[in-house]
Amino acid sequence: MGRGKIEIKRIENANNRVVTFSKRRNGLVKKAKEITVLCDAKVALIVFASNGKMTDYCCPSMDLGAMLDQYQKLSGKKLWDAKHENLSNEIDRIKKENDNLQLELRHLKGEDIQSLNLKNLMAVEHAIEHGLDKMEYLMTKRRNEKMLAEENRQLSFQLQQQEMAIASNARGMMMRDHDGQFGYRVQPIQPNLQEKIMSLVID
Amino acid sequence: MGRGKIEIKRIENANNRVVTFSKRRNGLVKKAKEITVLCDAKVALIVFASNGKMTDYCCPSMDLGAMLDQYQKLSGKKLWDAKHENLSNEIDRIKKENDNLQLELRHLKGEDIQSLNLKNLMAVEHAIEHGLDKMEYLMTKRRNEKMLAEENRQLSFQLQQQEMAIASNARGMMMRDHDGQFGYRVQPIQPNLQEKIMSLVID
DNA sequence: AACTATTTATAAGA
DNA sequence: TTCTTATAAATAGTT
Repeated sequence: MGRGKIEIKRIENANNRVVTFSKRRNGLVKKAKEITVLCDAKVALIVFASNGKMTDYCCPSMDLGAMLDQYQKLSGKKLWDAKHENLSNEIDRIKKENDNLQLELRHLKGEDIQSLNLKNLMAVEHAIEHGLDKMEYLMTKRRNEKMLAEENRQLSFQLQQQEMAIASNARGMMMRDHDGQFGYRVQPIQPNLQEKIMSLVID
Repeated sequence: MGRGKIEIKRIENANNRVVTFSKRRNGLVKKAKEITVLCDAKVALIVFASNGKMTDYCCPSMDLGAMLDQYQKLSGKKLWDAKHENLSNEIDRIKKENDNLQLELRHLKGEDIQSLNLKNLMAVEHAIEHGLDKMEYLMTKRRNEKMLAEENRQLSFQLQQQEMAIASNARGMMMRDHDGQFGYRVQPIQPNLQEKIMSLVID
């Protein structure tokens, strides 16, 4: 349909190709619209020019998403179902993991344990007892740290008191012993308490 | 283009409509193929007849999935991305829940408890102790059930022995007392043992 | 982007 | 559906 007949093969002249594309693309969209109206048809059309520019048409009675859903149903081909399936599988996997965690948690809390056999029951009990030990240990350690801190505070206070006493002594006499050391020395209060506590603080 | 000019509006005659659909659909696909070849274009075309039957064409150089990916990029419209997003959100939600469960589990097992404050630490400890109680209770109960079953077995055995003794007695004498009862009665062995155990079995 | 000679598509009829 | 054919519509090459 034109001044001359053409073969249906790639148009080598780039300019002609672009012009022809433009004309035929318009024709194609027009015909798509016409069949939609004339025949109650549903049509979806996507066209990319070789330069990447896109044109699309979709009948007004159905959106492209719905068209493609239908396409997948009727053709059996998968467009996004494959991706969907992956995500769905992932969800199932995590949910299952979740259920297992929930159950384990319930077991540790002593719930739903009727179904456990002796071996599993003892394993859970062992886990619980071990947890309890660790917990007691931590709490004891924290108590001791608190005591240590308090002890520290007291020692610091006493040290300060002694230093003040020395200072006031020195102001009065400025006396030194033969090797230049102060005559007074600071002695720890309850010198073996820290030692006893420290054995608990190692972790 | 035909014997007469037609208006572009729905063809009321159903037969004509179907025939015209068939002709024009072929024409549309043909033109889609032609523009593909002539102009290096990429074309995807889906047509549904009013009876639901589907026809599709996709250029050989790109599959429909790729065409639609490109469509989404260039148009900004979402076809399946919305559905994907929902699923992804669901996954994130469950993963977070999972993490919480994992952490709670670790806490009950006495792991990662450094970060807990005293209040939480005590709550976890309480949960553990409660779980331990339930567990001990269940194990005791099962032990008792086992004992009961054993006791039962013994009682049944003894009962059988007595019945056999009675039977052999009766065979020898066929003696009855004045109100028609057998002279021998079955007495339970250790009659108060079951009572003692049963108090543990109620749950 | 128009024009127009020609090809192509197709409406109506069989 | 398919074939036929008169006619409408599309478009290739030109301006």
